[in-house]
Amino acid sequence: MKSTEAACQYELMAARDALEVIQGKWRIPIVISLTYGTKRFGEIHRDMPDISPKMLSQELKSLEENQIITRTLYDRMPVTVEYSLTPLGQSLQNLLVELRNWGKHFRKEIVGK
Amino acid sequence: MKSTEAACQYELMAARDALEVIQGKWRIPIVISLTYGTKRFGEIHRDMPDISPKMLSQELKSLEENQIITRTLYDRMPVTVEYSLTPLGQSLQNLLVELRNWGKHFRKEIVGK
DNA sequence: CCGAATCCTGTTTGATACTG
DNA sequence: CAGTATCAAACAGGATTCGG
Repeated sequence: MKSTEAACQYELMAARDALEVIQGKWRIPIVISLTYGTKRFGEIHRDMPDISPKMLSQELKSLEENQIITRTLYDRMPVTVEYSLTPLGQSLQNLLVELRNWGKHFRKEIVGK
Repeated sequence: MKSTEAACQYELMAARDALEVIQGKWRIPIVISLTYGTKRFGEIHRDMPDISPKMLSQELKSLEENQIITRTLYDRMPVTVEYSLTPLGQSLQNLLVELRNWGKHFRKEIVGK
């Protein structure tokens, strides 16, 4: 039992690391939106109209701090800001694919039954 | 652009379905704990001592409602309750593997730099 | 030992209006 | 366009107590 428990603890720790970064209602949807390329604030917002500007701003900042996305300011008129995935952000792809697959599976099994 | 946006919307919806079920601080850790086999309340609690009995109880109930786990009551003395993964819960494995992998990756890249 | 029930608190989230 | 400020609501989480 000892070794099983140790393995469990190790898995839990790795999962926690990941969850800390991508947890929340909006962070993953934002990353998915940026999967389709560099976007501006308003473009992301159009992909997910339910989020408030405040939350979007806040979550973008959090993702930037964790080096999942980059923020680029263009000093034009009007002001333009572009967001895009970093390599680390792109490394979330496998995880996102599995998440989407499971979501579809769940919908078939439960939601749509 | 139309087709790209439609694909994005579809991905977002699938991701939302999944997030609704597994989101939160404790649900995924609970599922990971049960990956190692059927366990009782106290055994799960020992895997993650930080969770309060209330939250553990609450989250177990939520997972049961979404048919991720089963709860079996044995009417012995003292009362025993066992939790285990359903097939649907086991279908989370690929996702959990990716989550753990990314967590390790993130730690190497950022946390441990 | 395995929880349920209650109460309480702080953080998260959100609606709305406003600014450079 | 890309946010910030403000205020309110919702929720996560903890402490404690109780019962089979």
